[in-house]
Amino acid sequence: MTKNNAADNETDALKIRTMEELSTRVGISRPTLSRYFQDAGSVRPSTRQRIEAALRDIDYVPNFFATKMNRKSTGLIGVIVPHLSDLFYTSLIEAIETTALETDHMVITQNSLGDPVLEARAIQNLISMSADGVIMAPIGEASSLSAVARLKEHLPTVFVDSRFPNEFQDVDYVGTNNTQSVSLIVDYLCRSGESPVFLGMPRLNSNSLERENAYRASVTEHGFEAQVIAPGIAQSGWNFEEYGFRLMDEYFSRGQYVGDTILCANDRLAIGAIRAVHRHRLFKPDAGRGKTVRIAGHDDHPLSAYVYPSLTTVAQNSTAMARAAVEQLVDQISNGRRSGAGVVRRFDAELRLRDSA
Amino acid sequence: MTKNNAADNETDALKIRTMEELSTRVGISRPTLSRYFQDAGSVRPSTRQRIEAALRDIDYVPNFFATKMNRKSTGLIGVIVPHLSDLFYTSLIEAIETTALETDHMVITQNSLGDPVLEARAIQNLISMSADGVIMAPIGEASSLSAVARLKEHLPTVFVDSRFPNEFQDVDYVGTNNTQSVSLIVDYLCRSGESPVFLGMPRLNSNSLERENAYRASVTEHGFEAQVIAPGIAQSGWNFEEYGFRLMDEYFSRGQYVGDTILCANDRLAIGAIRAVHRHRLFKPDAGRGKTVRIAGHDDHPLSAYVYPSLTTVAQNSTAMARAAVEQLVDQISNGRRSGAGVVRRFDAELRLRDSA
DNA sequence: CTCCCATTTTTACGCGCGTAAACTTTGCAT
DNA sequence: ATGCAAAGTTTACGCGCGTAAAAATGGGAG
Repeated sequence: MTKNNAADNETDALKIRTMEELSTRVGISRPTLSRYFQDAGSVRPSTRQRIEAALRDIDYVPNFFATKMNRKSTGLIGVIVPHLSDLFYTSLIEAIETTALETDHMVITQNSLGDPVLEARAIQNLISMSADGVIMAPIGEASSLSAVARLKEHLPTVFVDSRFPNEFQDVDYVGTNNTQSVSLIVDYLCRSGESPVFLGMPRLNSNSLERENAYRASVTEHGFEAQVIAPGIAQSGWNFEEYGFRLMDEYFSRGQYVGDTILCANDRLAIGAIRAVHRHRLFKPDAGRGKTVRIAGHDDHPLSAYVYPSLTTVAQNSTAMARAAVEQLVDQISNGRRSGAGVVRRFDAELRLRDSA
Repeated sequence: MTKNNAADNETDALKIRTMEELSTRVGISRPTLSRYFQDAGSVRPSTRQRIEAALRDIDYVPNFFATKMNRKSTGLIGVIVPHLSDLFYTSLIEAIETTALETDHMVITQNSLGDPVLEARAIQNLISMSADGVIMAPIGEASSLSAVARLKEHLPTVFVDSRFPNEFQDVDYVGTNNTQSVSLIVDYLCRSGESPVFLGMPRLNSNSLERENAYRASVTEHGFEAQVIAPGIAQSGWNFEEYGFRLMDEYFSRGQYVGDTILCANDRLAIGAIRAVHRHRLFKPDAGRGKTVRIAGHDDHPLSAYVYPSLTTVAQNSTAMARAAVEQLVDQISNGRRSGAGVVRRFDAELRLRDSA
């Protein structure tokens, strides 16, 4: 097709485009071929060998659309994330893909780019593809409500990482146990030094408020006063590093805060905060307790171990979350939609003690 | 469908599932509806209004598979990447998605997870979907050859970021001008201090050797001797940070190298190398020329500006590369496949001077 | 009001394969 | 050999929509 077509013809003597052609070519009826392509083990071993022998020099693939057309299950799992340029989401996606591989599903990833309009379009696409189910990390804006409502009417849906605070309580949710994860790190910080100040993330999703509240509760329980820097500013975008740097730069400009401990709502904020720490020369690696600023994060971002100082944080179990999300989907698919409250599965985080606190 | 179905029925009086049903419901023939959904501007304004008015409370979406079935163009662009947990690839994907949005294409992203078997499956999927074209960042292993050969026989293909060194010279390629980018940073490093030692990346793709060769040529041209640490070890996986840390940790253990300059083949290696620098306490922020280790990278990874010290590097123009890749695809689609050598478009990189060198 | 062109409607077929039903062949135990 | 269940073949229909062709309708220019 590209160069001389004489060379091409030596192997693929005749171009097989449809299963019908394959049928006459191999000498096996189309229904049998159909069964073979859906489950190679469902045909007799001898005929399977005949088919596979022929397939070795035929170059035929069943048409994707035609195979999904007249079928109850498409074997497709949709995944919607707000961004790809965040290693937490990509970790989640890869874990979902790995899980889906085992259950023989294909995953269709849709990136909403933080835009509710594109999120709605992504939902539209997945509905029109009759996906078996959708795992969605919602942006969390109010303008998404109607689109998400349509989604859950049409397809089995599971929220992951984040959910809507008041709506869709009937939709399954898989996420981190923020109460546990935050109190875990607050406990550690309180015991090992000053009680932490909290750098909140923008109010982009449910984690923002949940973690902030968890901080308040935990630090109060330890007998300290909650102190929150930038309580979830609304419009701030997804550039967390820049956001964390900017706010902490201002913060440090207002005083010395030499012995402060800062707990960041996520690692990307912490990475930005660390940059501010260095700019104000507040990190003293060899100083004792109370002599250097301490930073802690949340999530265990893949690069947290490589920043300087390496980031003390709590690790979200994204593999378990991905697996659970797929499980909930499979459960909805096989057992049908339940009515009433959705299943909520929250996973505990683990402490990752490193050098920053 | 979830709760009481009395509430559901008030808006969607009758569930419209097919265009046929929509047709009788709205009172407009199916062929006209078909034209509307393919191009809303192709019907008379008055009928368009009638359709859209009806659509406001109907909740109908044309079936994805049926619409792609009997059509010359599917409007699908496939993207295959070796990994999602690398912000360079995700930047590229998001740029491609943004570009595709303008040309009204939908992008199907396939992650090969660094596995040639999965890469072959991804190719299979895209062929079976009759994608209009495929943008592929190949893993680069020999076992991929036959699958890629099939791909380029079936669909317009463009390699991006990396290509095969000896095969598929007839396939379009969009990448960074490694000769320019590397000599740019080598020039700077030579002029501002010691000539750089080179930390090569594993031989996972064509960039590995290209950048190493570019380093050798450039540093020799400056009258220095090329010195390469770990010349592209073959089997090493994609965990570049760990790889960079491990090798530089060993390297620094063998001596002091106080005034050394290390140029890393990419930023992720550099981030690992910086960790090794800190472990050996070789970074002295206030030391003068020749008194502290200097590190430089390549790519301008999104986090390069946030590590400490912030990473001096050269920025790949991933936006331009994404746009060019789509352009080449569109060109192949509309003008047909050309024979002979593929179009090669390489983009220059820009220096990003920061604190690490 | 008439004529004409642009839209729309009717009618019909096809895309490639899933799948059901009835029949025929195969393989293996008795 | 005989019998029977498993597997394969024939036949036929349907999925939801693209699309072509011919006929019917509409609206604006004259």
